[in-house]
Amino acid sequence: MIEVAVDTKTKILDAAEKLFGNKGFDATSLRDITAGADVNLAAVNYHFQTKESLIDAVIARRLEPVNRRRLEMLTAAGPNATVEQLVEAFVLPVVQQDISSILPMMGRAFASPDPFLLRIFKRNLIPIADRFCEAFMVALPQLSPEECRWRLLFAAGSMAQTLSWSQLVGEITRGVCDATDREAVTDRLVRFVAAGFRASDVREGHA
Amino acid sequence: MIEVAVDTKTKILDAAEKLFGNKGFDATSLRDITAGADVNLAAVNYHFQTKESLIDAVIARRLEPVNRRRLEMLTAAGPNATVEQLVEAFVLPVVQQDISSILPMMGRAFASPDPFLLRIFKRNLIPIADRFCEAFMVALPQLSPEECRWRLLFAAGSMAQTLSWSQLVGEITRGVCDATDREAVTDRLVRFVAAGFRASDVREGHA
DNA sequence: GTCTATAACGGGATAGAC
DNA sequence: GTCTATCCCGTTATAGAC
Repeated sequence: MIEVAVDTKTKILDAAEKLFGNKGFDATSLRDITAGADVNLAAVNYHFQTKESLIDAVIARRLEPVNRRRLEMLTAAGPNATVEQLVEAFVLPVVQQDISSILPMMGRAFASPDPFLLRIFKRNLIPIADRFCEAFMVALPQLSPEECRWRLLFAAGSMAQTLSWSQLVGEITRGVCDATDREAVTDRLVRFVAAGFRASDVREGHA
Repeated sequence: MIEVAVDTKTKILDAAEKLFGNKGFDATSLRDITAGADVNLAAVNYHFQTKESLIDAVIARRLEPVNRRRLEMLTAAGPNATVEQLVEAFVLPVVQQDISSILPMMGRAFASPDPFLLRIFKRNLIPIADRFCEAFMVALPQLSPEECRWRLLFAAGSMAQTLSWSQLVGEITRGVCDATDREAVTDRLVRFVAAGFRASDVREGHA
């Protein structure tokens, strides 16, 4: 493991990512970031102008490769893809980030009411959602387009919440669950979501 | 519809709830709240001491009846409850709030990294999760306790995210989905989650 | 490109009159 | 219980020397 010299811009992005992940965007001040990056306070404004564009840069740095990978996996799965393969193409690239500190941040950004964050997510996620809905409609032809969209939302919710809670699941579940084995968690998530997608489109009688 | 005089404390709670739901906790200042409630700035400190305990009060006012209703429905479903009945007991009381502005707020509070909000949720939700896990284990005896906990987390994630996005689904899905018919959305959500709970506990071979 | 110093502002909370 | 006025702090962002 060789530590190479990193430029100021990258040091800021790294520190910001970590802090945003741990404390959220609002609770993290530029002073926190520059202290963590061991750079001067003014450097962040020099390189990123405003806090908002710093947030944008932090998210884009991770989300763009994720979405590239998602589309790669979607294409690789081909037109006869199984539901599991599609769910994996949606979920795996997010979970397999090499920097785990980004995961809670991405999960949380999903849920933010901030119109600025909303713009970022609409820009980055709506095209992806379109592509995946098409693919799910092929794999599950009996699904209406509306139901398909809803299920993708539910799936994204499960994933996002799991990510944003990843550091807390032990505490929340009284130690029963452990999120450190990310592969196992992903496997559980994929199975849950795939089964949800396969649910009957009409309401079954119950009780 | 008769407007009765409300006391200052309730006016503050109502205004805070609305603003927290629309803008989030951080972005809402006490000045926003007192302006919206048409009360004096100092009144909030007089009645609630700090902003944090105001947040606590706002959440508790809605969450406590929800959890009471959840346990009622759980009890009413009895020991032979179906998976759908259990999921409904978990989801319906949240969705059927008479004040829709609270829904995004509750969904979002789920995802917050704030240790203060975390405390609130651990206090309010862990006992509920315990009770529901017991019930799901009865309805699905082949499920391991760990898998059961994970699935409850996934389910909570779907629900929370759906709530926090409820005002945006139209925009996000290019108009394909409409969240205003809450009953229909709940129905879709229950079906998705129940199917996820029923998924096989072991990984099937795929591709 | 990097630093120090500071401007300009908005926030939560409080003192004290009424 | 309710008000006005204010304190005090941390924040983002910038000006200007190096």
